[in-house]
Amino acid sequence: MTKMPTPGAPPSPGHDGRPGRPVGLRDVARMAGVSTATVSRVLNTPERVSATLRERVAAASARLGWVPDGTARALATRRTGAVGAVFPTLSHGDFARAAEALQGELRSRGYTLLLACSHYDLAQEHLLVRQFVERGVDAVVLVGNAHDPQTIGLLDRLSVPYVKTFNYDPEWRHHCVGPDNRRAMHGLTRYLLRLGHRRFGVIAQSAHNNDRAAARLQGVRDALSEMGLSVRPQHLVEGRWTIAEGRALFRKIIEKKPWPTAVICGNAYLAVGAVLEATARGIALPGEMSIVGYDDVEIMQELPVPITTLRIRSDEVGRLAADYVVATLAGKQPSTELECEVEIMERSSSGPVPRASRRESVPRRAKGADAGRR
Amino acid sequence: MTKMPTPGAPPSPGHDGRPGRPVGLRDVARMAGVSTATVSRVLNTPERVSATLRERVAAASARLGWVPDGTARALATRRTGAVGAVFPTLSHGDFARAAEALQGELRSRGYTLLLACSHYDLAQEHLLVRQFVERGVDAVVLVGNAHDPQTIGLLDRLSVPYVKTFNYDPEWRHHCVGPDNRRAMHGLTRYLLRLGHRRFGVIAQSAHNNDRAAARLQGVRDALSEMGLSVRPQHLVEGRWTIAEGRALFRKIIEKKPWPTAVICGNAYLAVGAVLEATARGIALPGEMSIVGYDDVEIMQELPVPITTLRIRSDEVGRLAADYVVATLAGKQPSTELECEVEIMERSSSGPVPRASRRESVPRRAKGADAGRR
DNA sequence: TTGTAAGCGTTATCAC
DNA sequence: GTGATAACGCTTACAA
Repeated sequence: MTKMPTPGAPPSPGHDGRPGRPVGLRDVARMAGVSTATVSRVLNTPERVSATLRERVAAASARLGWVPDGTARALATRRTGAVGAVFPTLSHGDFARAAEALQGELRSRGYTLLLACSHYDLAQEHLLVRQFVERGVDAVVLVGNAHDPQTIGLLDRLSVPYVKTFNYDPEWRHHCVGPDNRRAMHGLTRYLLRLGHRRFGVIAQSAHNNDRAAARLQGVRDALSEMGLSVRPQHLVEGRWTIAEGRALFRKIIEKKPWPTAVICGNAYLAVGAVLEATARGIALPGEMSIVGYDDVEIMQELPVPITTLRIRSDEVGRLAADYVVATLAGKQPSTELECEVEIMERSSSGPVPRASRRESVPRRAKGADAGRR
Repeated sequence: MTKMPTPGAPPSPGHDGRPGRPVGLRDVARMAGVSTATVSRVLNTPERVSATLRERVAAASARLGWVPDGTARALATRRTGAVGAVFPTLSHGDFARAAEALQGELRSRGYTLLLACSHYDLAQEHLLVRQFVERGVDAVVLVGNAHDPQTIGLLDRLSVPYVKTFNYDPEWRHHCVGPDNRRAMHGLTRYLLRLGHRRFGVIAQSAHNNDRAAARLQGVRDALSEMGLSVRPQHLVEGRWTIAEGRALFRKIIEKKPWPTAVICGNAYLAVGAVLEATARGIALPGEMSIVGYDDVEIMQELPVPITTLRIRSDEVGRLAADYVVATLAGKQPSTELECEVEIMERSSSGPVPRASRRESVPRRAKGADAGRR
């Protein structure tokens, strides 16, 4: 129960080892021969305290090893300097990176991060946010745009600033930061269309309580329908986000011919699984088929067939989120950059549509400059 | 500055939208026609309140949408219900999983997690711990056994319970939870010795401020020296923990012959890199060489040559850590299971020493039942 | 510049 | 079982 160094030592000794109450601001004040207000000022507005007293206080504080009590300060100032964030999970590399960057940025601005995972459960998320609010967080960071109305209601009612991340939506503006999932996938799909692909497969991440996944799928659909195309039902499969799942779903897609000439995966792990399964089956990439993913993880560029994918700077998302809430708390305008750049990392897993498929895969003449056979 | 729904709404309206102060316990008490003490009791010790009042209070509370103020409660009770954790990073899969599990377990016990990353910097870690302590965390979770003495001193002086994780050391006992890195690597090395390997390469993770990495290396060394063996200097390389780094370091090891017959990697990503580089160079695994890693990540079992490695249940580490601090806070004895099981996942990247190396690689007759040539 | 004293919103110790 | 009321440790007008 007690810890190592001072085996029998009860609660909190002062610097002299006396068992008395923990040292507080009053003790420092007494020792420095000043009022409590002055000690407080030394901490918060040192410039308003004479150098002499400032030093006396600092000395006393150091000598007593005083650690200011944040809860008392929070009660008095009505702000905790804490920000709560709810992520779906941390097992997903991009969320982990974003969380790390968020924490780093918050800390450099004097804030502390409270972190929790909702496991893609909005009810759970609501509970967590509520818990955060009770703990007095100054702001909240959420992932995605889909939330329990009560959650948003609570935040609004209590005037707790919040920001939605990882799914920038032009409609919402100044309330969310991150990549525009739909637009990103739209671009990736157009890239494949430019390569001549017309028959697409999609290994989507389950859109259950995941508006980012839904937006990505929508991006694919939009790009295709602009060309009068769509994904055949048997070529649209969906699952979670493991490599194993990517393999299994890819198998499902190639169950019977004709195969799609391009397979778009909803996230990095699904893409890795798909590529691994394809190469294991001797399917030539990109000779016979193209496979692309969303989000970039290191393994994708190290595999025998490096995978074309969208690079999202998730650490940037974390930083932007921190910037947003901190600015809001300071009453300032957040940085105008709320949307994150995404970049197509073109690698060997994608290429021009296979010769054999050229003719048969163009159902109707498509409009647009880049639609023809080149 | 204000948020969406009620554009011009100042701070905190009651349920009626009046701009007044946020609703507090007193308001609930007044509306329910009871004393503040009773409202508090309904929250904390409902069984000591008559059903009638309990319901009246609950009703009033709900009607006013009261959210208890945690900071005030913390000040009064002298406990925040928060636990601070400092991880080196979250980009490493195992830390991310541990953090997630830690948070989940803490939450189920009513605690909230404050999370921060030290980036393998002990000074930084100290600052973070200090910040946590000021914020009034009830306990702290640290990674590894190596820390700034001041950090531990601070925790001890303020009687803040803490646990060290990810490097169980029998010496420390009841103060750390996790796998025994040294012993785990010792076991893995012995496994390779049993397969007949005598010439080893090591791609170690940098041991700078990383006692886990150091312990792992020590485990290898111990196992070898028990057989009168050691790692040749040119076969011992060290770096961070990316796949690219694993590739580069592997290249260094095979710069000139004779090659080691077995290469032990200090973590999962280094192992993935080594295996990828080896196969890219046409080195047959395990025909010509064996490669093993520490820690198991999904990609390891999905690669064309699945990688033998040690499986550490990092989520278990997180859970154990939560269990430890919560039990300590409750004045109980923590679960007796502080050490985490590790398991050798034997896969295709390792096997018996190549025939060609059998003779030359046994420098002196080794002792032990499993040392001979089978 | 410095000090006095009134909160901040709970909990906890008493009596009743 | 219920109600006054004094803490809890700090900040912050307001005075001096």
